[in-house]
Amino acid sequence: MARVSFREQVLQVREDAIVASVNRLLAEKGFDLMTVDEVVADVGIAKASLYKHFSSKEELAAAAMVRVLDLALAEVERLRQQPAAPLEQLRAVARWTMQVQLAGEMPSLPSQNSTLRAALVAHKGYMDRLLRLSDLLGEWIEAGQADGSLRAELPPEVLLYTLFARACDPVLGLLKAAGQYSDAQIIDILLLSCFGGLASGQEAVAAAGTKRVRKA
Amino acid sequence: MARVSFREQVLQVREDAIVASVNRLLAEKGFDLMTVDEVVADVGIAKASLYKHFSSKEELAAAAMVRVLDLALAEVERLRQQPAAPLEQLRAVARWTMQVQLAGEMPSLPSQNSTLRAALVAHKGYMDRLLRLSDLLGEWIEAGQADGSLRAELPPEVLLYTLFARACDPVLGLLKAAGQYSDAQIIDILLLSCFGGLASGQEAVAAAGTKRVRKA
DNA sequence: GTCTATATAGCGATAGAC
DNA sequence: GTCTATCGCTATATAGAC
Repeated sequence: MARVSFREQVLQVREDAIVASVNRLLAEKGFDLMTVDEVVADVGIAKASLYKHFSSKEELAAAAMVRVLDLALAEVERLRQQPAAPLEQLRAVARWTMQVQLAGEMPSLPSQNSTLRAALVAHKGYMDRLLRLSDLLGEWIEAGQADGSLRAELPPEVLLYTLFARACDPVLGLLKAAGQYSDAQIIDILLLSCFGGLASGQEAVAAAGTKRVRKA
Repeated sequence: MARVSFREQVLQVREDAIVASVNRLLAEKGFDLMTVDEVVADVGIAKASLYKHFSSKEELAAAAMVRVLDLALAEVERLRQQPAAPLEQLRAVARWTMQVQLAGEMPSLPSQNSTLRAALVAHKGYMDRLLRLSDLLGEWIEAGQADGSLRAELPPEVLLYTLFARACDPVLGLLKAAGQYSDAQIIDILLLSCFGGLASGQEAVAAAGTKRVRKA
């Protein structure tokens, strides 16, 4: 490992503080409502200093996403150490994302902001991690569909997209705001509705049978 | 019914055009990225004219939400005419919301924007319709849980919140963008994953049995 | 009520001294 | 690299003539 000077360490610590603030503000207010002034006020530095580290607001968001993707990848790697059924692994990942969300540390980016999207797809560090995470989850998804524990009628990408979407599902925030459930209860509820569906067992299967393609 | 002058009709038509534009722009870009300048450019009027009809950007969003809530209420009333099982009624409502979403006419408001939220809860027309719709859906939810077609383990509010959330689920946009599924296929896929869950039948029931409350 | 023109404010980003 | 001070732009909202 290359030796890093004390000065570089200080800079690294400052960057970590910036990204941590951005992460929290993204989780709290979202990208569009988060202002760079808030970030620098939270970190306690001048705006110009921040722009020496990150060249744009989009770069800030990308850094926060890289951070959370690294955490997710670490969690997935940890789960891979302990053998379990694919469905259980995916459920554990979903549980982890909900815990992060409950902790107020899940940055949620608007899918509609095109300039942000462009910056993200152009960001190599972000895309690498996103694709790697998708690959790892994809293995479990395929295995789960092969062993019959996951619905084979659903395209694998749908399962993947749904897991990502549930990582920032607004239903969690509504339940949290309602205030009548513990964090553990919220997670159990959301895991059940996500993997088990809203309908009860027999009805759900019947629903799959009555599936019908109609012209839109 | 009170007689309305020709002049009032013209104004009403103009307001309808404004709300229709707002509705489409909200569905396309979201509240934060939608600008009033875009709205007036789309309608073809001056900005000051728009502000004679609506006193703020939040009022515009509220008007669009009132419009779509009226459409939803009309759809629910229509469904109530033709008797069907509660689960099927809710599935039909969810299908309808997805069709609106696919048509690019589902305004999605950010749950994080506090000033917008404050304006909405203070908006009587919006709140009345929202509560009425919640009540109507709540009847079906309770009936479905009573007859065993909907999961009784899930609190009724969770079912309600989930239906609202799926009305603007980003997964639909991702599938649409992927371009390899027809609109009808997308709807069938999302209905199955929403009501049936990601796991296949037996596994989902087993998951409910292994539910456990842990400290967060 | 509708228009043109403008007020006002907040934002992302930068200049330049140190 | 960090700071203060500011630019340049865009946004919401309004004034005032017609």
